[in-house]
Amino acid sequence: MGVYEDLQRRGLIAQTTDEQQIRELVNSGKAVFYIGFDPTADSLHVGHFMALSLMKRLQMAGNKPIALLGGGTGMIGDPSGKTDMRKMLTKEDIQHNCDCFKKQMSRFIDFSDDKALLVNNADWLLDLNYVELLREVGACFSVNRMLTAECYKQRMERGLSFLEFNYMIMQSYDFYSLYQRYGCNLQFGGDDQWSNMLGGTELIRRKLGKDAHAMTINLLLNSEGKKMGKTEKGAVWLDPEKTSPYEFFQYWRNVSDSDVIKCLKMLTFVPIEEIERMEKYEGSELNKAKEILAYELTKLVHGQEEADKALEAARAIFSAKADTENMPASDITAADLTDGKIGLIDLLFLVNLVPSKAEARRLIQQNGIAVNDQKVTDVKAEISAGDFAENGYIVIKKGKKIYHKIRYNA
RNA sequence: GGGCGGAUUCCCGAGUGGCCAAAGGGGGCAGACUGUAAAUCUGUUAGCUACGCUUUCGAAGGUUCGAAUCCUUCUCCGCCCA
Repeated sequence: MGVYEDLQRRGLIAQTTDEQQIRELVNSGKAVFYIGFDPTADSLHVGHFMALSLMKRLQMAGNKPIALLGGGTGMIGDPSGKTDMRKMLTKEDIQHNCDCFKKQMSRFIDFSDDKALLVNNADWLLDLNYVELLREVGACFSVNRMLTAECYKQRMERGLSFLEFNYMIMQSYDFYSLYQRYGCNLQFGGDDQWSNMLGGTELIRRKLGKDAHAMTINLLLNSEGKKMGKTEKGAVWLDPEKTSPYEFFQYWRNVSDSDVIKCLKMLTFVPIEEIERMEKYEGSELNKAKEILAYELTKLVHGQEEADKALEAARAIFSAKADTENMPASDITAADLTDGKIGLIDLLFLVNLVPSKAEARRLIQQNGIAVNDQKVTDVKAEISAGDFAENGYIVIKKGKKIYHKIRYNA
């Protein structure tokens, strides 16, 4: 079985320009392919992860990946899939974000010995001359055709600025440039990128008379049709500073039944045969699959050690006695206490378990807070230095799933 | 450039002088039920030194005892005409 078939079985492939040729290309390891990353934040998130794992899969099959950082296109902002115009980022922000991306990517992709490239389209886009570009590239695009592209259709109602309208042209120009510079013959991207990607293959055909291909991967949507990897707090980040390994683990541990198998297939490197066996799991058995999913992904992103810790912590917490060893924790000192004690509401707020004291009050009133396994229903409850005496810490449980250890340093 | 319409809390969307921290829905959170799932039901959803106080209806001013609601200017957006 070649990589292409593996990708297919994992349900990753959405659309292709020419299935036969792409299959041959990637299966024989002859593809030089690129995936673009828009540097809109200072860390990659779960949405990027699928692209990273795709790169890795293809690299393992002998193909050469090019990770393209959108330092130039980031200045424009892709309108695809957005209903509103994006915030414009400054040059400095974008540069900073690119640097962060670079660091994170090298964990997944082997960039040594030219086995993969990391390039930034700022290198060729920012110096373009407007009139030259219009003559050279603009002539190859039909506005009529562009307007019929799906990604612009939605925006026709809400409004679309000329700036964003040009995104497709910039992305097409990227592909064209990469083809010339590195012989890049294949572009991958999310399914929402399809029209932008076709623009590139067309440009290459018109300008160079050569064939290049494009293939989109299915977006990782949950059973409700929303993009996965978002929580109320925002994206699930790959940066441990922004999303701790434990939180990361829990995110996957908690996916709904209907999404586990899909996630295993699309994101992990667990052999497809094994996953197909799990597909038969029913009812609570699926819980096992969730644990595998969470563990595998945490291992990929944060390493074995962190994955083990997260797994242990989670198991302990949800089975019987809380394992305080790997539990998220904060420290307080005597200075945080007044007369040797602190109101529970203030404490919850102090360690950032709640965004406001009103929220803390509500939780307590609604039976959502337990201290050392004891439900607390009194909003005036206080924690005193003595409460820490036994272990040097207390464990606060918020809702059903969130545990937090608070250590006390006198 | 001209004409018209719009901007409300996390989102959608009511509200056209006091009864408005602002209906309803969605989402979120908590409780019950469970398998750390889904569905369902219930409660809750601006903040605070909390029987009271403060900030919030695009921004800044003004009218009024009192403004999300009325007036002025400004910003942004949509539609139509050029």
